[in-house]
Amino acid sequence: MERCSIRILLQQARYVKITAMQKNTPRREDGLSRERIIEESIALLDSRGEAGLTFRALAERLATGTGAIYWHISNKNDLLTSACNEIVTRTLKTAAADVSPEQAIRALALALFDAIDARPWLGSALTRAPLQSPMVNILEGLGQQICRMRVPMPQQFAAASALLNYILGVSVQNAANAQLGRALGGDRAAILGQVAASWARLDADQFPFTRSVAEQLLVHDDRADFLVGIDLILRGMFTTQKAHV
Amino acid sequence: MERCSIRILLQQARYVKITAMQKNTPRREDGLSRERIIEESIALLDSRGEAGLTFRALAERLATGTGAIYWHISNKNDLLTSACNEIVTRTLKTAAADVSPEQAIRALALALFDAIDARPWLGSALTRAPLQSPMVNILEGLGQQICRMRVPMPQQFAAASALLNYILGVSVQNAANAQLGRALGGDRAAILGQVAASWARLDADQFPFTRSVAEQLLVHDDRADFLVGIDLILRGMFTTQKAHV
DNA sequence: ACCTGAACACCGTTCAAGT
DNA sequence: ACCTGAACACCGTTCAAGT
Repeated sequence: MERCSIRILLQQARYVKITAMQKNTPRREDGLSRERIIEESIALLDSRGEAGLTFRALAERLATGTGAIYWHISNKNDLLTSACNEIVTRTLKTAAADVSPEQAIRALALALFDAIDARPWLGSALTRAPLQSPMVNILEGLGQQICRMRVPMPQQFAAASALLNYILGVSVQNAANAQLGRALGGDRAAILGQVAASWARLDADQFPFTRSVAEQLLVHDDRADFLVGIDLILRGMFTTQKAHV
Repeated sequence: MERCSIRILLQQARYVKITAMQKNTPRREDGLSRERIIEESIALLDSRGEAGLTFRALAERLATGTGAIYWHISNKNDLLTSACNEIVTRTLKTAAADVSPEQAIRALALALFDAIDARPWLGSALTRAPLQSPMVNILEGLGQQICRMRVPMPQQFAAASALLNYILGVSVQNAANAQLGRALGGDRAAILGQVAASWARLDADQFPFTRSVAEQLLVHDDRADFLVGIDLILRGMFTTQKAHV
């Protein structure tokens, strides 16, 4: 269903600041296609971020008019979801391995974590496309491993969606943090240091916990903590499940 | 720090479709204030959704010009984060109770789940404001309960952020689903039915798991599954934690 | 069938000018 | 000090007109 031969050409962002009236963009000879559009969208998202994906910028890169894109893609949401699905599909393919189900789930989770970390736009695209193809692909990947575990059938769906939601939630949050760091100066350690310092300065009566863990923020490894959470959920699956409240 | 006496007047969306040149909006007598702006922003977000929060719409509601808002608020992101923080603070206040730490965490988690479900804009606002005041407030609420449990000090931060991320991740996802339903027709059951049907129609070789859980999607209770996940994490906290991989 | 690009109806943000 | 609202530089989307 998805072509795997697509190569993304991560081009350097062009320096050219085109003034309003300039329109010497050359016409391209080969026709447009959904694939080419999505490919170029990914390149644009990677190089200029989520705000950089614009029908005008995309049209320029593809050397056509903005209207042409609408012949192949229904709207911007479609564009974003398709780009997202393309990356998710590739990522899942990478993580496939014939190890124990727990190991496979960890590998899959980490692959997604890293993919979302590398492309912050992936996270919000996933969140904005609930129950659609990207999500279904991830659910399937997780579910196949859950089937190999001792999870009883009636709880398989809950287990899979708990994992799915945890993975997406943590990864998106982590990516947002990383993006914040990039936006503010680039030095991740310096940003964390500032945040930790501001936490330590919080009101002692109102924020005792946050103050006390300020240092842990500095030494804490996002990826490691992410895996700890995965293991918590995996371990919990083996315990008898009964409803509380 | 936050005023708790603010009352949100959920006004009916006005029918008035003001044409471009019409400008008979009356001036208001009492001065603007950050509080009034945030209050009105929340009302706008609640009644018209995330896309409905616009400086022009807000100015109209406040009976001023768009520029006036910038005297009290630095930009749209500030506006959204402040509105978010206001709701989070109120929600946490509601969930406070003197029960066991596990019960308190469940209550807090459910309160947030319901708040985000009721206001889908909350989720994306939270995701977009990492490490800022709304998040810190939640972290503190969770952390105080974690301190009361047997979680050893060096793992407190990881436990709190695992919970935080799970809660936000699942709630945001659930809210996105609910919003999808509202956008498509309003009948949640009908939407889920359609999705389940499309899952059952998936390729048997490529999507064995998703096909097999299609029916579970129909009978599954989002809130209950959410709590199961919380319990998985809580239960996991009591087990010895050792790093895998 | 596919592409073009001007036009439309919006945005957030700024800023000279007012009180 | 605080407010006004036109102006600027953008958006996504549509659609008559071209090939």
